[in-house]
Amino acid sequence: MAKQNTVFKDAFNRCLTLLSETSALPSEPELGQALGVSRTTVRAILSRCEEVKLISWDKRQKIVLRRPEPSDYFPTEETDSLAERIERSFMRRILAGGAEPGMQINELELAREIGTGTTSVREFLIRFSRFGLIEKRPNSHWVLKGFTREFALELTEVREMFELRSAARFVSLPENDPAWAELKQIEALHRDILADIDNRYREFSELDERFHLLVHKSSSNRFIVDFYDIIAIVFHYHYQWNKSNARERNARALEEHLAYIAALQSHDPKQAEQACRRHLKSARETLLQSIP
Amino acid sequence: MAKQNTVFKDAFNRCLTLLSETSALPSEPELGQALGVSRTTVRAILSRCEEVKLISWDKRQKIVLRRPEPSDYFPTEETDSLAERIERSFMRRILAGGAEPGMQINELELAREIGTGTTSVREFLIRFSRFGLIEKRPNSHWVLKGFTREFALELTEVREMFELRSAARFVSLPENDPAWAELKQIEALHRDILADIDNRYREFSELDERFHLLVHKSSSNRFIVDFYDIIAIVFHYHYQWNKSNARERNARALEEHLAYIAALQSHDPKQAEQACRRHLKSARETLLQSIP
DNA sequence: AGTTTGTCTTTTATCTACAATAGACAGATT
DNA sequence: AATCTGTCTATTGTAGATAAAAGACAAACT
Repeated sequence: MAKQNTVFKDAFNRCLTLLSETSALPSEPELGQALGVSRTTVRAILSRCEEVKLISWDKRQKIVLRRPEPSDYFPTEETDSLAERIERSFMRRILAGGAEPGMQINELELAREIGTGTTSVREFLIRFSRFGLIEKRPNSHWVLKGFTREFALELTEVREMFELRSAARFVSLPENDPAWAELKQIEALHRDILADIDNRYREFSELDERFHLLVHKSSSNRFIVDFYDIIAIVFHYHYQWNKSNARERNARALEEHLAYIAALQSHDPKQAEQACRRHLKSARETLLQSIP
Repeated sequence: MAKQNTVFKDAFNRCLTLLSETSALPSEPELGQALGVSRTTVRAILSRCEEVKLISWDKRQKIVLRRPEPSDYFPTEETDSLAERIERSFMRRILAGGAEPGMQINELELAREIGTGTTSVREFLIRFSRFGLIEKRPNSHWVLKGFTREFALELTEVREMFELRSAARFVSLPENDPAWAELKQIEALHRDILADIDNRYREFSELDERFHLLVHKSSSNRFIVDFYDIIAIVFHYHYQWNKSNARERNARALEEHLAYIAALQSHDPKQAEQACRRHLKSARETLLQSIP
């Protein structure tokens, strides 16, 4: 196989969803826009839709013949891009599995285990190396530096610098900046989740990322914004395999966020800094607690 | 060709230098250690040395037969790794050539131009993307973000945060930390160069990198240290193709460094911060001046 | 006049293959 | 006993090939 057709499969599935809500499909460019793919892929999707008698297709006429059934969809395993699959396998190994710092990482072995070619694994490792968890010995293997206490401390040190700077920028954003509206929305979501915390505490993770990313973005600095990727991926995977006390932990963080949000909305740099520091401090403690 | 044998050629050249100073070569493992390559490569080198009658080789006996001549060396173009060649070509295009922000970057075209396969170019671009100068559109081309004024401002903003933090750490390093000795050496080199500035001002660039890296390293934070790569590469290439006023610029920076070094040696955080700020400010101004 | 479609070309993502390099192990040597 | 060499195996770095996806352009349509 040269290239996985996951883009096609994923877009096809999303097209089925669109298709279940109308009686006719729009033009090819419009559909491409809606699905985020090129016309080439749109046409492949339409061909397939025609083949399985979901639509009749003649030039501009794309009439829906029947509602899509579950069996029409491609299974989700087939719609994930290779890069996503590699990332998940790899993160599971190093965060969940007992991967010791100093361990060697073998491209070939990883590739075999995941069932892909070495090229993709290699490219993933190169991309991943910027997260500071692995390091390359040229002409030889990669070395796992491990998700250690030092790693967490170094990560949070930079995070704190960046977020304090971003928060300071945030309070001085002009009143009409879209960030304020987004902040309002995020605030409302916080209240919603807190009101039904027992059932919805799992939604925190995603909201957390959205909130902090918004703050970081107000720095208008690509290095600060890019760095947030590292934080996000670490927290994402780390908590995914580390669910002890999730409910309480999240409830507490939500409260802190609300205080932090209020401080930002006050436009007072001093207050913002204080609230930011308080939250970052407890976030760091929580992270460190969960590392042996 | 599957793999360039640049490691071999480069190590061979370095071996010739060793060889010109002794009458017999040490054991294979020792030689490997000295040249930083595996025994496999050492044996390839020895084989070749024997072939061109530089040495006689029988098991442990490796007797030098004659001094190496210039013609024994591999030409330097052949000893650079592919990655280095790609980096140089690419940086020339985007920093020296009139590359407009927003321009598309084509893997295939780049590969053809440099004369390599696409894989290597691709991997280079992935590695390079962490410098924030290019960005990938998935399933499509890369986009050049350009070496613009904003880029320089964002870069220096983070640099200043990191270096101030590192300088603050530096002054509190224990007296026996090797950094102090290294700092002394660097200071001496500054004085040497300043004493003969007209002839030696070109040496500043390398010394600058060495000095700032030393400061950043005292942060003991991998993210801060890694970030210095970006600064180093930008300054390295930028000044390489931008030599106006190099002499004066470097002389001024050397003076500032000396003040900065003295401040670090005073162990006084306040003084260090001041000197650091002063130098970073003028470094930023110099960088910005040279961007249209 | 502006879209839309049909067709064609180019580029990317990924696999496979192979030489260069690293690395392991047992027997030889000091 | 420790180190070195000969030999063999495994892994990395790079090229080349190919299907998937993007994108260009002119003719067809509203």
